[in-house]
Amino acid sequence: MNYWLMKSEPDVFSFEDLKACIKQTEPWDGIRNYQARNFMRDDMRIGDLILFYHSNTNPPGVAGIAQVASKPYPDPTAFDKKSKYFDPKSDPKNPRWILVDVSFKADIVRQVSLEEMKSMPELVNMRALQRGNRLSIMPTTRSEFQAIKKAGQSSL
DNA sequence: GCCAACGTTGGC
DNA sequence: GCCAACGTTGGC
Repeated sequence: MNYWLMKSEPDVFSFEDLKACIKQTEPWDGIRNYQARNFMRDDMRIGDLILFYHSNTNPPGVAGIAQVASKPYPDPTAFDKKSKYFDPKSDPKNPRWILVDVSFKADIVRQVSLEEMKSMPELVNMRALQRGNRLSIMPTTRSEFQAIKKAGQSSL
């Protein structure tokens, strides 16, 4: 079991939006960063738990808990000329961009803000909090996940 | 392979 | 809107 933090701008796709999806499952499309892609392609397993993080909002922070819901497969938006994620360099025979489906797992009672995360001694080494790290998908340790789950009073 | 220019992310 | 950080692109 691996643990992850995945960022989303709530104006684009929020944790509430995920809950409202059919089957509460949604393809995590539009990732156009190789490191983030590699995490999905190589390291994610169905059932891995995800801290769903809201970025570019006030305040930013963890809004809920999701899980990996599919094996990796090619991101269809890369081949969709109408999509803003269309990538003419991605060959359908050798897809460049890979995603997984993500599904709702559990609510947290209170959001855990970035400010609060920075104040938590359990998270001093958390990768997502290191300066300059803009990756939208990052591995998280079990203890970091548990600390945030506890701070958010999740029922999980 | 180097690196300058440019684009994006994301907190503030 | 600003800007630091960092990824990508493309000329050479």
